[in-house]
Amino acid sequence: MDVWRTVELSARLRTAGLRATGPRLAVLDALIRLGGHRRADEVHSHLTGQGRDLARASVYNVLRDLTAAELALLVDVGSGVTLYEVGGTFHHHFVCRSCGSVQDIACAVGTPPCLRPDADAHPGIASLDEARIVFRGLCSGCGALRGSALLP
Amino acid sequence: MDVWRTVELSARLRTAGLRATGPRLAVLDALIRLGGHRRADEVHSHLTGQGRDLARASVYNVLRDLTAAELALLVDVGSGVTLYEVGGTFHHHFVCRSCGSVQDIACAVGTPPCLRPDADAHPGIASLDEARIVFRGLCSGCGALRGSALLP
DNA sequence: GTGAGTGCAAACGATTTGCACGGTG
DNA sequence: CACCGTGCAAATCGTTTGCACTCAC
Repeated sequence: MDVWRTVELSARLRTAGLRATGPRLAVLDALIRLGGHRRADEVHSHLTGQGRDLARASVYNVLRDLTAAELALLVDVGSGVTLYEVGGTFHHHFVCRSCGSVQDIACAVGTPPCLRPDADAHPGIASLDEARIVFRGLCSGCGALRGSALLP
Repeated sequence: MDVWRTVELSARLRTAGLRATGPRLAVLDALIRLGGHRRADEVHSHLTGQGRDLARASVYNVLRDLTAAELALLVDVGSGVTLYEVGGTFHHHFVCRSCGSVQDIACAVGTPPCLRPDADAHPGIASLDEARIVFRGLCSGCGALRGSALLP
């Protein structure tokens, strides 16, 4: 990894209150390089594939720490696996019913008024700070296949 | 279980295209009686607690079948466990950040226009048929505790 | 009677944890 | 140099699967 990149990523880690260690730099770098939504072991095999030798458990632990420090974002679309992405702007997700691929969906900041539950109707809720939305449907790739009768 | 209830639940199963077997009746009955959002092993221990002796694997299989037949609804709020509830009206969910409890949130049918992603902005999406929303915040119980400084 | 459903145990994959060591601040 | 973070392996947890048997239809 580039020296300047190391410096920059180290700074990011320290700013977030985390020590800049080898595995953390490696995982953060991998997350950024890979882009999109990645599983823990995807990150792990990417790194081992690069010659970097680190324990799978460390990848899990590092990802947990990065998430807690808000340097990474945890994405759970209900597929049974936890995905991670580099923390950036807040957005929602689209999951293809057919192939399971995940796409980001831009969204307005905050919870749209038309969505915010009526407080009076839900006395069981004291405060509400987030709405995660997962859309489901067909991605363009699978839609095309289905259209051409290659899929049921 | 009441004879009439057995008859009624059996009918529900057959209407959905499923054979009315003992385990299926038991699980469906338990789901209805327990109410709310339940984990597979919660259903299992409820039944074994009642003297009903069935395999844990069967509960999982039955729940999968009930879900496929739309007699039950699968709820995944990103906690790592899969919850089930008796299928009724479509709704969203609220998860307490503190205690993890889940509440139903009534919602308008379909995807509100303010939420529907702009097709032009997302060429990767062919079609979209569902939006699952998970709200996060504090439930009234935990909110009260926090207010009284019993929690950080 | 026939095939769908079940029970059981064992496999499974993702994730976490305990403990001794090594590196960072 | 004190402690946080790591590596390793093993444990854990929820869930699925293979196979023989049984029961609903």
